[in-house]
Amino acid sequence: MKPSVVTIEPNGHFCSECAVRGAAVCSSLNAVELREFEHLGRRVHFNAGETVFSEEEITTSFYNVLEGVMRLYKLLPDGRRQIVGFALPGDFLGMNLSGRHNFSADAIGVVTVCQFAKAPFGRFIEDRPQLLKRINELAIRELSQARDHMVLLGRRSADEKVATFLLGWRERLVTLKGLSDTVPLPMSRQDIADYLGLTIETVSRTFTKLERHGVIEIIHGGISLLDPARAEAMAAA
Amino acid sequence: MKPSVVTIEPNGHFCSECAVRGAAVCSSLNAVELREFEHLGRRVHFNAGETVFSEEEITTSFYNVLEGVMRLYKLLPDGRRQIVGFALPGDFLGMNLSGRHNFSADAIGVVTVCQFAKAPFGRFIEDRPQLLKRINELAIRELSQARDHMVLLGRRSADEKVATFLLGWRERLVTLKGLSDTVPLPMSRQDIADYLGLTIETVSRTFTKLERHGVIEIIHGGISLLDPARAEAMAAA
DNA sequence: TGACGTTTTTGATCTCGATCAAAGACGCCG
DNA sequence: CGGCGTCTTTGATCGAGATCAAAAACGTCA
Repeated sequence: MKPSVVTIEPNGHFCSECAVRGAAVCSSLNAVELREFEHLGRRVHFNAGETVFSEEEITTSFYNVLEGVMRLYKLLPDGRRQIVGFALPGDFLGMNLSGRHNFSADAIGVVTVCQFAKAPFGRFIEDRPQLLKRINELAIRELSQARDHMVLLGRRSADEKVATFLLGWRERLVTLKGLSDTVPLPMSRQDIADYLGLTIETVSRTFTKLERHGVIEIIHGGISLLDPARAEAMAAA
Repeated sequence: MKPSVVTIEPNGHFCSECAVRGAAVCSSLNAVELREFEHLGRRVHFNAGETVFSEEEITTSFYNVLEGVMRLYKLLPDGRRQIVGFALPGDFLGMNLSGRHNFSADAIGVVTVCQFAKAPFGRFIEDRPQLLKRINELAIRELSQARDHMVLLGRRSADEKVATFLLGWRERLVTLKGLSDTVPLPMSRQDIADYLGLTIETVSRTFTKLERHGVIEIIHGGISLLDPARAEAMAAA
């Protein structure tokens, strides 16, 4: 939303001790390659609400999310918004044809990314097919998620959408931080609504309904999943 | 829908004279590679309604569509269906992680595909990074289309959905067969509904409405686009 | 602490698209 | 040509979720 007033760290970081070392694109590189790779990326910080890149911008960089959460979205000319995904640490952004991102990305809360200039990154990939293969894997996984989300948007009820979202979000955090029934929700109700193809009121009402039925408890900055089994049942239809 | 009673042509086809030579994955191969590639694929025919592969099946093949139209879809346990796309000649199917297709594919009308066994195809790619790069390009293009479709499913009205679909479908046929205001629609109204996240009745009513307003004419097996500008305006909102 | 802007929740009402129902239109085969 | 199954269109009604409106909760900063 605000103009990007970013902080670029001069340097002094090492891929080998990077938090997302195992999960990200770089997992396909060996120790020697990693040393070289190190010089390509810069750590960049964004504050809450800042835009990392936007839809019609020419792509000049790729991004690897290191910490924080981002919302990825597209806008219609009249302002309607569809959030196409949330990015978490380890996610890789910026792949595109046509030289333009085809979605925008905002920081939700504080975000750190590892930014790569397009050209040198492209050259680095050139003779490292296993890195390309890794990127391909990530693209295919995203494609699969995108198709799942189409089913949700096109064919599921509001209750199913919300239950599916909560379980899916929890699942992502599980692989990131380990299992917990406390599910932080850093994004706003409006973000959730725009992700699920609903209005903010419907999301809010559905949360309250889930709480009344003892499925969740609404806590500060998130929810607590009291009855995962019932949530699962609601999500499956 | 029916069990796959397919016809496999013994052989006698050449990539170099293939109809989709320019558009498909194989566009990244030179003449020498193409000769080798030829031995990997088999032409396989499917009749209307036959299933080429389905969702939970282990992937054993990749497919290159040569002629005809396919519907790609996912089913919910209770039978609700979301069509995630239509495949046309030149489209490449079968990329996946986890070893399973994550959607099903039926022939709409008669279909011919070029089928590749997974293992030899994988080996062939191994030392041809430009083929991998081409596959990556296709995946990224699909991802972009998937995100556009999410916007449609989550944030557009029935009128907008139908208008957007007609224009988008026409656009795809343009790149395949050249420009024409006559737009064949080989898929059923139910297919269109399941693609747009609507019911068959709403699709039918919207078609009639567009016809009443002089935007289209409903003809046998398709529509005729009488007023592209107005259709465009409806699609953009 | 309290005033103010923002976000979330709750309530009342409306509407678009779904559902239910039936009539046409079309294709296929005897 | 006529009978039958399937697909499409049209009509009548319903309801999930949107919209409009206001209250409540929360965060921030003087």
